[in-house]
Amino acid sequence: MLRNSITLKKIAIKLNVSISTVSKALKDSHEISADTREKIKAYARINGYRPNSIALSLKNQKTKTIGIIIPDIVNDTFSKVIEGVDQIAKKKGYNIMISSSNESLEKEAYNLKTLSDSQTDGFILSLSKETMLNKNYNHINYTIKSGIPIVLFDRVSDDIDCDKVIVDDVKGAYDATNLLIQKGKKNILLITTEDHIIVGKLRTQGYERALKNNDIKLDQALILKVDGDDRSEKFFFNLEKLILNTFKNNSQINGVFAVNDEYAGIVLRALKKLNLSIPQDVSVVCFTDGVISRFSSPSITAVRQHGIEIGRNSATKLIERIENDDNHNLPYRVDVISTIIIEREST
Amino acid sequence: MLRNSITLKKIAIKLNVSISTVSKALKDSHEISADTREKIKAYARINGYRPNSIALSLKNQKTKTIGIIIPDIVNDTFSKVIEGVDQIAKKKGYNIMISSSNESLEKEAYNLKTLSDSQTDGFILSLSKETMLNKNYNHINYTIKSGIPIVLFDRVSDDIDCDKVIVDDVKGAYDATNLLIQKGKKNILLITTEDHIIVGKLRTQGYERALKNNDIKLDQALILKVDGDDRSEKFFFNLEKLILNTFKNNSQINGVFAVNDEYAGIVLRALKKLNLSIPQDVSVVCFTDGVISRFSSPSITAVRQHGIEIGRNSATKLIERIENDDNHNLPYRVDVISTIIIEREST
DNA sequence: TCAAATTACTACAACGTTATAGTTACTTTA
DNA sequence: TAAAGTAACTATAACGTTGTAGTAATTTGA
Repeated sequence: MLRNSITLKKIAIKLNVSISTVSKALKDSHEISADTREKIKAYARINGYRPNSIALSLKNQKTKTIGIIIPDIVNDTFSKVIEGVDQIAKKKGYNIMISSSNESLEKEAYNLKTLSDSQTDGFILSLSKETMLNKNYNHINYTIKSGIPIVLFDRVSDDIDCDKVIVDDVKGAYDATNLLIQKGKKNILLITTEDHIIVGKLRTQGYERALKNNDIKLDQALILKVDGDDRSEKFFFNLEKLILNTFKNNSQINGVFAVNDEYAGIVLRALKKLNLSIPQDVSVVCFTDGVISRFSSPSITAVRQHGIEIGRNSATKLIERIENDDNHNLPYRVDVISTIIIEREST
Repeated sequence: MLRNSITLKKIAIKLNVSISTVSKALKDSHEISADTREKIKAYARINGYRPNSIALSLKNQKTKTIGIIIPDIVNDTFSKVIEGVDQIAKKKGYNIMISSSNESLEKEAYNLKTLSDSQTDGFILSLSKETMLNKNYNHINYTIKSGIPIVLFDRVSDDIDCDKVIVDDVKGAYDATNLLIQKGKKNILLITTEDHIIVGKLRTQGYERALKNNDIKLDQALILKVDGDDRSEKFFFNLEKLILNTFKNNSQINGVFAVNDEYAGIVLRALKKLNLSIPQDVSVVCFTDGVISRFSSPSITAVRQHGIEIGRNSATKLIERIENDDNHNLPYRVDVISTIIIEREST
């Protein structure tokens, strides 16, 4: 906070006019004579007057700030969403406040509460795993009901009535699986999370649907459901062993679809140990087009979610609702950001 | 903003007391009788009264908000710093505002200006490439002089007088290069950026120092200086070709030190094409312990910068200065966060 | 020539909060 | 029994802004 910042009052005293006069002059009001106007504007310019936005927020009951609450900050996909929100926010004169829920329901609710205390005009939020697991959406529904708009993205819920921006996980997974099948790989290993992680569940559905549409029998032995919450070194070490074993017991596998790029990275490691060549022996596709997909060897064909677009779309929607005076009459919209497959060396 | 939010005034009217009474009762002032106090507190509790933080900010001339301005949001290292800042900020009751400078001087200055308009009590900032290139720090020095504390991290400058949190890039690079030498790899290819990117320059110095200390002659042919600003697909494709060529012309190379994990990822790709095995034929080490280092095959030995610690340290320093009434008398401190080497399969 | 209109300002309230300075009414104290 | 003290409140100003309403002084019009 500028200690020696200049205010309307200080200008008024200095120039021997009233505060109102200064305020109006700076707004080019015709109520103020050209002479006075110029004098005031010149003084303000020279002294670097900038309106105090806290005072404006209090007066206007608008903070021009939007809050983002995400489960994890250190995450490529979420970072891209923030980037997208930042782009739109900047353009529309909004600032963004960030807070991480750390996949915890309690922290998510706490952040929502504290940031709601007149600090933000609205929220962009992706549900924490714990929130989804407990299906406890009271904090969110309460916030919406009290008049603060929320846009949910990616991890959403049908039990919350609000604007949403989602990725068509089923279709993305379907396309990815289908690509493998088109390349002649019909024995496809799926590496996914347990069902309580909704995106894992949906991507599994896409996989299953692709097999069905191509008359390929579903083989439960080729579906590895792992603990989606664990991202420790040990977990990935065990995952590698699990993959190795699966390949040993199912030598017919010639394709792998992983629901995220971390799992795909581990797959590559396992395949290397098995001396299987990619994509000749086994083709690999994954969801999430992040740095792992781009920089691994071979680079991995991936389903790109357009995180930046998700962020831009969410921000646009939110700001529209914030600035629409009777936003309660605006029907809630759900936008599906379509995915595309970025083909790389692994297929 | 809560439309129907409850204020002291509303409580006062409802309970037929003055606003002052309500304010004092909620603060457990002994000036208010136990009876009235309880009545007011009960009413406030039931109606979910929460003080309006904008009004408090205006009154106290403190926003309890810190601004983070970073060159790039979608970046593992910066994300970790944000995470660290978030941890400390939450603990001390601060919120964080985020803005990306996109490596642009103009945007950096703009963000600093708008967020300074009474929205933030202080800043945590890492210089954009353009800012460093132009050596234009007016916006930053101006902000500091006007009383808003700034903590610089990672990309800092001697021309700015403020608290700083840095990584010992020279030592990290020295250690990394030294590790290769200890493993018997004395012909080490360095992949670095041009000198105007300070961290690239410092890491190059560490490489050179390690060679010198081990009486290894510096071979300019083994130093690739690439355009650190370019991160396009095409650039990395060309980088791969450049690396391939360098290996063809310098068959003695048996170690590689890359100043970031992206370059290291490309190195792995090139080595694979050359049919060189890692770490037997060539060992690889890089700066930046991100997802690429962890998930590539083989996993890459990396210099970990402790981004979270950088964030925690910066936030602690900043908040200390914000809350210290005469922070001008506090001498500026520079903390060096030491790096460690995470050994993996590539060495 | 005097009411009406216009010009160029100022005063005030409000946004929500808190600290300081009153103001009652009642209770001590000498 | 009157001065002093205390308990339990209320009023006011201030943080920085803006919009509405008000007020002089001057100019216009018939």
